[in-house]
Amino acid sequence: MLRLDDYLPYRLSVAANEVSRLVARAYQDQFGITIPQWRIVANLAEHGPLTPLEIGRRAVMDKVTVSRASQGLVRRALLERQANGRDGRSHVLSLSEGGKALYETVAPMALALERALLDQWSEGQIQELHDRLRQLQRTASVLAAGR
Amino acid sequence: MLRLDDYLPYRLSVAANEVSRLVARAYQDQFGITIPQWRIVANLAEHGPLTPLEIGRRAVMDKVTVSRASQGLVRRALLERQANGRDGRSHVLSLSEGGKALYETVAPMALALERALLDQWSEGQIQELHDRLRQLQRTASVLAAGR
DNA sequence: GGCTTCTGGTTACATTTGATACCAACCTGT
DNA sequence: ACAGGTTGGTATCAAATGTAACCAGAAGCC
Repeated sequence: MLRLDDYLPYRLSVAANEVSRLVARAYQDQFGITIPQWRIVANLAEHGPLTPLEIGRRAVMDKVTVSRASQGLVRRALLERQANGRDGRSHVLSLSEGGKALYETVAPMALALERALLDQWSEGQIQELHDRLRQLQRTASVLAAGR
Repeated sequence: MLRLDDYLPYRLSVAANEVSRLVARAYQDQFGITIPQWRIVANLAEHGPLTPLEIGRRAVMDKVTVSRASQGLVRRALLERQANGRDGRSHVLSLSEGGKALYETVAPMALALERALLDQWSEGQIQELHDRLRQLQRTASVLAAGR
């Protein structure tokens, strides 16, 4: 018998929606950036200059999303584009000074938000949730592929 | 230090996206219904006739979403609308014979999908994940409220 | 070298989604 | 009973998202 309340895809979707909504509003209201934009900035801050394709792979966004999000950032001079020597179609994105400053401002706030969400959770519980979510994601993508 | 890969809102969003995508395609391809529509059908099957407002409360959808989704279902004669005696603004939705039949077809498939996703998980793990997601959702909505 | 095929990235289009405005019916106080 | 405010539901508008078409450059093949 199916009970929607105990149906995992439903539970997952509702929880993720609520959390995303919270985070998105914080980024938007305080810094005027979207979640995809933030993901780009965070990836560049973590890993240095990357091509759009690499960013997409790392942050699980398709190339259209990356293209759109990066346009906004370039326009605001938070990102710089350099030609990609190896491949004339592509280019390399990196953080400008402003972009780095943005990252330095947003990151602590993002961490604080996460802490607020996970208040009173143990290290083990958090780790476990991460593992489960990762596993779920992998299983889903495998199932989606084989059809 | 922030690492996107270990950032919970990110993990959660990516996992939920992947799963939702999988489920939505299954519903869409095989039965031509969207997830909000399915949620309405499932709720009516579980709890009997309800008003749009009650459906929205139970399934965590805002009233606009419910309104739109139910229109499609009514058009396809999967749902029936009766006047609400108590309140002239409102109405009561219930499943037609066709709607019930749809539910009987979709429900097993939905459960099979869930089983495929949770293959090899223990009862306890599943239960725990549910609890954590519920908790996360509540915390997020509390945080969203107080701002 | 010239042809086809493939791939990174952008653009354009269609659909979904959310926020707001709106309408009608209800409720409250007087 | 009726004026002011609230609530259920729908319609409207703008923004976000996904899909498919598109374009250049790259790679493979003969």
